[in-house]
Amino acid sequence: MPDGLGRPATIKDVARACGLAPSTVSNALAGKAVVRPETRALVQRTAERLGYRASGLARGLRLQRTWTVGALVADIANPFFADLVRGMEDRLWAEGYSLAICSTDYDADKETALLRLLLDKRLDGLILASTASDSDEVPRLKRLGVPYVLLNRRHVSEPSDYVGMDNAVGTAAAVAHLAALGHRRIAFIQGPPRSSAAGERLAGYRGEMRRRFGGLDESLLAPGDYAAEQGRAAVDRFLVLPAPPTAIVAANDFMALGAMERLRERGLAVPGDVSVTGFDDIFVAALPWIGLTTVRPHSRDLGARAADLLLGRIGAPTAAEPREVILTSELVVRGTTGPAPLSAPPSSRRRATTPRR
Amino acid sequence: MPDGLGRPATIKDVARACGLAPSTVSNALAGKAVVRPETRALVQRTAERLGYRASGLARGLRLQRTWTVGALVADIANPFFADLVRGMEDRLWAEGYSLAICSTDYDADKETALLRLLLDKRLDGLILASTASDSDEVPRLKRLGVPYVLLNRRHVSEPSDYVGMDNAVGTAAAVAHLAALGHRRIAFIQGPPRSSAAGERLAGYRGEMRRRFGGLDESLLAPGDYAAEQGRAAVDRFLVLPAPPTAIVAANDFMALGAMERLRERGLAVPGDVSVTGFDDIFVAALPWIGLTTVRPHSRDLGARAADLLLGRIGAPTAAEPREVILTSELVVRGTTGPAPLSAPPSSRRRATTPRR
DNA sequence: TTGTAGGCGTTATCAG
DNA sequence: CTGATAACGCCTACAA
Repeated sequence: MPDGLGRPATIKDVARACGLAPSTVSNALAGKAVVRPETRALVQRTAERLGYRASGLARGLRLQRTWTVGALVADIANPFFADLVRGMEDRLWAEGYSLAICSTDYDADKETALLRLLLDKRLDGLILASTASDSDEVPRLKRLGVPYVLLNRRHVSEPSDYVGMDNAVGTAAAVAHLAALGHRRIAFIQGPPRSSAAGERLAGYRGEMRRRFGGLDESLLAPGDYAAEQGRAAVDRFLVLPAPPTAIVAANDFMALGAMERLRERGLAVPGDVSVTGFDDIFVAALPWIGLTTVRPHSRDLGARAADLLLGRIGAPTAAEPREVILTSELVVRGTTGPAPLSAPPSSRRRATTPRR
Repeated sequence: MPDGLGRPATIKDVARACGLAPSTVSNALAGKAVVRPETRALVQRTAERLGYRASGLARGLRLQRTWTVGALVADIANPFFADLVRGMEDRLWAEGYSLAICSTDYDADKETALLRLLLDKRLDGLILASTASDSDEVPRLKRLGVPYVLLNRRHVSEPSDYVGMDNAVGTAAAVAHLAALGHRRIAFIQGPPRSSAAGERLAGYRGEMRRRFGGLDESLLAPGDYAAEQGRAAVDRFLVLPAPPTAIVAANDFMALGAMERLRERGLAVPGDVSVTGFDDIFVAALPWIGLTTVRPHSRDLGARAADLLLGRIGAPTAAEPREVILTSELVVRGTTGPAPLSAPPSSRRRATTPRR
């Protein structure tokens, strides 16, 4: 197994050691039927002995493939994105691909720069899980003919392969659940405005509020950017209203946690005084001390499906029509939601479910 | 702008459009002083117009560099590793490198296979944050001359670039803190036996116990693998002892959380009946409902320093001696530790600290 | 069944 | 200052 040379063995080294031509070695190692079995065996032994492994670089240049795909996420340190990535990774690894990841920090300029970096590398495809819904990069990729899949981010104008979830159904379910508990003043903490998923979550909330109550008090809408701090700020905002909400639906779990923290600091009980729901079901939500009622999106599956679509697109670059995969979510009811304080006195009722880990 | 051809523009396309030779284009774009300023300007304009970007593949083959490094972590969905990766990523991105990540799931075979995949790609270097301390892969990499850095995993025999933390100091501090609170029967939940970091954490615990109490009851040692489930199991194990521990030091936060869950299920109060400490300070630990006393390792810094070392090694492959960087940790005291129940009655005392997010 | 030649897209070297 | 040539390591027609 040692090399003996100061560099990785090349196909020429193997050829020389075997007394054969490089092309024969190539054919033998590729399992082509043309080479005689004994020759193949010799080649394989020799390659093994020299520790020969074909250079992905050279092969990539020749074949115009890298067997690497790139993933752009907002922040790999956010468990939701980490789960997405984990899903992609498993699927890609099974197909012999590796995965280059980049965190954009929701920064469009950084995203553009990262995209350029990745494109220069001539990756086989890209999964975009952080792109703004109106980004110019998406049409550009399309024009360049680079295979890509949008993950949980829909583009306003460019029809694309897309994997997402029923965001609107998720928030609607949260609202319905709260309404069934007697809540009427249900507030919403939004996600980043340029994210299509955040838009859908808002739309689900709006739709269900309209259906149930015939309308919506716009003061119950707080801006947010998925960071916990915005959840805290939203609470401060809500509590100065003439009629504060009795329930808060947050567009993601982090903001829900932030809101809960702030409510607690302000001396309000959850769910006694205010019910709270989140979105994403990051593992924290399931911890018994938290028990956050939230919408579970099956993040790993989302990542895996995105990888699936991308692999398909790499196989048939321009051919097929854009495909869409929408996974269903489910409302996981835990302990942060309870009866509305006006229709029923604050209770300490808890519907604990089995923790996920 | 657009390409017009069905493929990325090549240096030849630019050369042709300019009426120059490819080598001149190359020199012009590389900013070499030999080309006349007007020529350079023409080339730059044309390259821009054609949307030319040098192929990393071809350049990599020629230069024998890929400007990509690989990172092997146990599980990117684990916040500790995600933080490490985030630290690497930021540092590498600043230097124009991209990062390929792989989760090994603590599986040696998978790790070997992933390593092979990455080596075939001829990456510029590797950061190993999941490798067992006795893995054969490390000497192999050394022999191959592939730049690599071990992160939080020391190898038993192969001197290597290494970035780690004072694991032993961390657990020792936890024990000291508990001892100061009057605890004497302090149990320990171990990490995976083949991880050097886990070994150091155990050693720190052992050392401090010996120093303080002159010895150690081996029944206070539970096996673990960093998964929450092992924390639960450890509690079951401890509670059947004739003299159960009044405090538990876990080798990571997940196991600490698992232990806390189980204690709670068994009707024991934390810290009233049993104090618990963790290790890693994942963001969950800082949530006010949890308030886990734990050791903070500055994960992102660890990742960043590993990237630093690797970049240095890539610059001077064999030259320099192996370097070591050890970052200090700090004990973050929160609400899961309190006075020992025998020396003082269980109290509801809480030392809440400011939440990190 | 095996060998030869050419080219994937770059850049370094050296000649003009 | 610019251009021709070779080479990085591999695969694939096609020739022998």
